[in-house]
Formats: sequence, C-alpha cells, structure tokens
Amino acid sequence: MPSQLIKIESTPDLVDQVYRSLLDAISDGSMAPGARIMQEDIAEQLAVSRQPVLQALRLLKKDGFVLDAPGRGVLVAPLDVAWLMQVYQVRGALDALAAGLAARARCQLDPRLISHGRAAARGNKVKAMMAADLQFHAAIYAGSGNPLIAQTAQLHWHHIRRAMGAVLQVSTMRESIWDEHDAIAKAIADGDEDTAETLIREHGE
Amino acid sequence: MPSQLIKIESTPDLVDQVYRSLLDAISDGSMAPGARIMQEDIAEQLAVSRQPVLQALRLLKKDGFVLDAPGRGVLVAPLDVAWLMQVYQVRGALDALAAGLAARARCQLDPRLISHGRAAARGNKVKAMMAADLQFHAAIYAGSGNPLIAQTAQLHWHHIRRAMGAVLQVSTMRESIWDEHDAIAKAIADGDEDTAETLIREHGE
DNA sequence: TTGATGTATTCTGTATACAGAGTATAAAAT
DNA sequence: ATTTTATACTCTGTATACAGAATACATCAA
Repeated sequence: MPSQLIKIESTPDLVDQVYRSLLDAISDGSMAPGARIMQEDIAEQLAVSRQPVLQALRLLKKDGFVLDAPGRGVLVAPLDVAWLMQVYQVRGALDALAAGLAARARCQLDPRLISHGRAAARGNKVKAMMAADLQFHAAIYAGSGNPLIAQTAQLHWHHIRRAMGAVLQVSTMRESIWDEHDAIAKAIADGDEDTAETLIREHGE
Repeated sequence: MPSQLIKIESTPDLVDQVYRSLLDAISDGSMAPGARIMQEDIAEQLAVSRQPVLQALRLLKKDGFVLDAPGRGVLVAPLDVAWLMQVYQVRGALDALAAGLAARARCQLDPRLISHGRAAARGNKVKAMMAADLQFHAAIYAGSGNPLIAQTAQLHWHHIRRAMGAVLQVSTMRESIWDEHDAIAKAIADGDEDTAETLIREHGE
C-alpha cells in the first residue's frame, strides 16, 4: 500500500445532477412558481435525454416542489402562504428537537458561525444572510447527533429559501436574529435543554 | 350539469404501484433486511419493464428503505438500532407538534378509534394492533390541520412497522397504551396543549 | 496450494422508440 | 356569432435497446 489514497467520488449520476439543477433553479426563483415544465426542454438545456429528467421530476414531486398538472405535465409549485406556514411549523418542531439534543450533548458551536452571520446581516446580500442562517441551523442539526433531522429539515429550507427569495423580506433579517442565535448557542453549550428549545421556538416567530 | 360527479381517480401510474408494492414488501418483512434487489426480478414478478422499477427504487432510496450497494445495485436497508432511534425521535417531535395543534383546534377524536384499539390490544394479531395504533396517531395528524405532518410521519411509520414486524415486541403492546391514548384524546378535546404534548412525548417512551 | 490476472457474465444507468391520453385548433352547423 | 364536433398535435409514461462498470470465475504461474 502506498500512502492513503483519497476515496473516489461516486458516479456523478445524471438523475442527481438534474435534480439538483432543477431544485436550485426553483429555489432561487429562476423558475417561477406556476411555470410549466416540459421534460424535453429541460433535457435539451441540460444535454441529457428525457429519462433522467423524468426521474428527477418525480423526486421533486415527492418533495412538493412541483405539482402534477394532469393534462399538462407538471408545474412549479405555486408559493402558497398556508403551505409555507406548515413548512415553518414542521421545521420549528425539528429545530426544537435538534436544539434539545444538541444541548444534551453540550455541543460547542463554532463561534465563527455567529460572527460571520453578524457580518452578513450588516451587508445587503440576501443570499449571504440566508446562507449564514442556514449554516447556523445546520450546525445545530449536526450537533444533535441525529442525521435524520438534517436530512428532513434540509428540504424544508429549500422551500423557505424559495419564499424568501420571492418576498425579499430583507427588513426582517436583522442583527437581532443573531443575538437570538447567540443566546441559543450559549444555552446549547451550557447543556440547558429547556432554554435552548424555548429560545429556538420563539426564534421561529 | 347533472348532480355533482365524483372526481375521477388519477391514472394508476405503474411507478406508484411498484413503489407501494415494494414498500409493503419491505415493511412487512417479506423482503428481508440486507436482501439484494435486482431490477429485472422485480420487473418480472410485477409484469412491468425495468423502467418503473428503476424509478420506484430511486424513491425508496430517498426514503431510506433501500441503500446503494455500489457494485451490486441496491439492497434492502438493514434494520439499524441507531437509525430506528433517530426515526423515533423525529416522529416523537412530529407527534408533539401535531398533538399541540390538534389541542389548539379542540379536535374531537372519534372515540371508536380507542375502543377499536382496545379490542385489538386484547387480541393477538400484531398487524391489527399496529394498524389501530397508526390510525389513532393519523387521526391526530389530521386534526392538526397541517397535512405536511401526516405526510412526513407516514414514512416514519413504515420504518417503525418494519422494525415491529421483525422484532415482534408484542409484549409491549399492552392495553395500557390505550389508556395513554385515551388521556391524550381527552387533553386534545379539552384544548390543553401542554398536557397533550407532554403526554404524547411520554407516550413515545 | 495459493495468489494474481484475464475473461466472461451480470447488472445498472442512459438513450431511443413507441403508444396512449389530453388539449387546442379549426371547421361546420345552428 | 356561437356552439359543437372532429382532427391534428403535443406531451407524458412505458418498453426496448445499448453501453459501461463491477464482480465472479476460471486459468495460469509461483
């Protein structure tokens, strides 16, 4: 054996690539809600056959990002306020669970997450703010020791990201959010489950 | 217009049928954990081409019921104790959320759910017990007014069903469970959010 | 007998081909 | 002019075909 070799990354599976590509486009709004999706168009744009596109669309359908339009193929799911509230509710419950578990594990979150978040909040790039927010929450998911939480919540974040990009509620993205994040991180580090859960619940508005 | 017509049920989509068929087989244990899945075999058994099978397997992979076995296709996900604990944790959080929301809505659960459950608990058919249990919890999900909860939790129940069927922990399926269910239903009907949440958390062991 | 190498088989993923369902358009009748 | 009907077109879902990757087996050498 020579020195340790880096593991070869698994095949770049076309279906997966198409899935991510479409998910990105839908999340960042470049595919408008309600827009009709035609397999052939996508396939041509991505230079693949319709087969991977078909499969990717089915995955997105399962996630709720596209809807069946019985006679006309599929549509990008419209942004429904009620639906979004439901997403927030579920994500809130997952956040609370994760925060509690992370607190029990006395997980020490990287302080840079918060300082970077504050820096982003002072800027005016919505994307950067959301990325920092997601990173903070993802760190809590990771700290919970339950990867299923991250897996489930990740999807919800894409829905939220979509809504954020559309509504552009920059005003609500205040630095006060990072005060709350700071408090949450402290409670988790102190192993104070109840406080962590309560804070992150309130944080969810 | 004649009287209102019942909506026509959507096309019976082969992918969906294969998906359900496989999910059932995996959940009830007729496809053993760790068993290797060959697309061609499944396709032949269900009298369809490999195409729908391929897509159904991808959906199951996303759900965690089958795993990639890089060189050997896919295999039925082995029953991992750690994984199952994670599933329980997440489902517990969803249950608590649903119970709280249902309580806020002062949802009246059908009392027959509980009487049927007690009847099943006195019997010795594991399947009937689990079905009754699921029905009770599903009623809470429905009462929460947030369909996303039901959708998410449904998948977890399949994982649990799989584990139950394998371990056959009949002993824990006591009638005491239905006393707890009864108390939960009462708390929900009374609109007592905190009690409902607390009870269902404890109920989750 | 054990190890390694080359070959054949097997299985997956992607592309192309085909058939069915639905919509839209155009033409005809009232 | 409006409504109805027929025809053509478009798009999806399924089947078949093809190519590549990985494993298993067999053969050969030490």
